[in-house]
Amino acid sequence: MSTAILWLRRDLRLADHPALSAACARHERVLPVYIHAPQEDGAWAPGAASRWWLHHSLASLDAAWRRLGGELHLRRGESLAMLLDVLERSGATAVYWSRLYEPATLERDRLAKAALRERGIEAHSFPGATWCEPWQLATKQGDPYRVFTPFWRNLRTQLEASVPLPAPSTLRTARLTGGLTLKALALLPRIDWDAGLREAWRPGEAGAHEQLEVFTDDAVAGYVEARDLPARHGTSRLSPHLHFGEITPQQILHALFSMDRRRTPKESPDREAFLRELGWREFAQHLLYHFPHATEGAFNPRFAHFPWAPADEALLRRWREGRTGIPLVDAGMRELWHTGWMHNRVRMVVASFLTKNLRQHWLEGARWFWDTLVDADLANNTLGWQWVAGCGADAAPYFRVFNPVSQAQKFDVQGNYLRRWLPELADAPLAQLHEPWRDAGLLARSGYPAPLVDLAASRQDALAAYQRSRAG
DNA sequence: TGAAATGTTGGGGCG
DNA sequence: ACGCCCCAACATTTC
Repeated sequence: MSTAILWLRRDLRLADHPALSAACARHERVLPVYIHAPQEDGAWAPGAASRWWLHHSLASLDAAWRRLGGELHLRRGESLAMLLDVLERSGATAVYWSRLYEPATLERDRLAKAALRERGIEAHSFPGATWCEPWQLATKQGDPYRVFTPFWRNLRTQLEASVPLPAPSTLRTARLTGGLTLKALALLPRIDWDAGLREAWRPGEAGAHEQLEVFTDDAVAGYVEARDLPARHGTSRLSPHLHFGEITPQQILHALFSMDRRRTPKESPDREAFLRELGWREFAQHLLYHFPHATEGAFNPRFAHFPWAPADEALLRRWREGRTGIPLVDAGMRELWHTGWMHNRVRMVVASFLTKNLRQHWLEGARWFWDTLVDADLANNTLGWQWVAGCGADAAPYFRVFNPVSQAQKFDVQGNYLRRWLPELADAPLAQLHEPWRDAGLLARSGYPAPLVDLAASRQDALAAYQRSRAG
């Protein structure tokens, strides 16, 4: 009877899981093991919101394995040492896993694979939840892509809406005593701040597919228009599910092409626009793989000595807490704090405000997002912040400064998003809602803060700093 | 996946 | 009928 360990990390699903399917096909029994090893993630150990999600996603996967007669074997500590201990105690002869592509993880897994094989243990890694692995695409010159559009043109032509792997039907699961309980991993917050998260999300594979169904039923049609409106659920909201590997891009692609033809004709701009967003996720993985220093330093060398303002804790605190006095910024930051998520357009606006109007370093923002987003993903977070800050590959030019007032007027015309997240302004008339500082009485009555900075003047300051850095 | 400043055009009011 | 001005709408440039 040969047993294989399935070393789970961020592939918390049963379906479309090449490592699991291979382990089932080649071995009689599979023992699922999760090892909590945040110390192996370097400077980017999972944040609080991410750990919350992880707890519930593990609970969901454990329930699924229990229905198959097994359970997740949980550990905490050094990954390789734990694997060796589990191997010894279970008599397993092989380890299977799905690849992750962050720099620190790749290195850890490379060492683990070598160490296992050295001991005569089979070690097999399989593609992660991605359309293409980050090293697969290259320009005609053989270089990594640095610009999204050519990357996407290449990738898009390779996509086929083929049927994803089913969950294995003959899964025999091994059990091993002596693991930790989920509670002992201590992933949940010690104080009860996660009510908003519980309300907004259903982590786990079943929740992921439910969300996909909601999206294909309601939101794909009209996506191009509706995705920009933060008051509406016009986006897929699949990002945390994708991050934890509860669902794969291939499953999504297949679902989108299996939809009712009347509602999504063969050539659907809505569907293509959404696939393009998944393309950005692939592009982020590609960039981080080829340029691993990007998590800490500007991608664009021109920004190596950019004059960011010194970190200002008072400013940062007001930004984090959603008390900048700029309605769209504050609404976004409060949505983030409450739900662990923020609408993407608003992410761009709050990031532009932090890096341009406040001229704080993008890493300050990236770290806060890292701690508070349920979909915090190193590749996406790095690319997104550097894109907005203007120092990234294929970035928005530095002088592209979002005006949070005109963005709100354009994308939250009725002010529904602002009112939802800014209860002190909920009764303000629309005319004052977008620029509450125009009415001193409103500020006094509502307790809503005066703006931290003047938008026009701080924009000018940012542009001037940019000019100086170009000259220097 | 920008915004503001500047330039151009054309319709309409008016003398 | 004509030139002139105003200004909104749109286009282009600049940061």
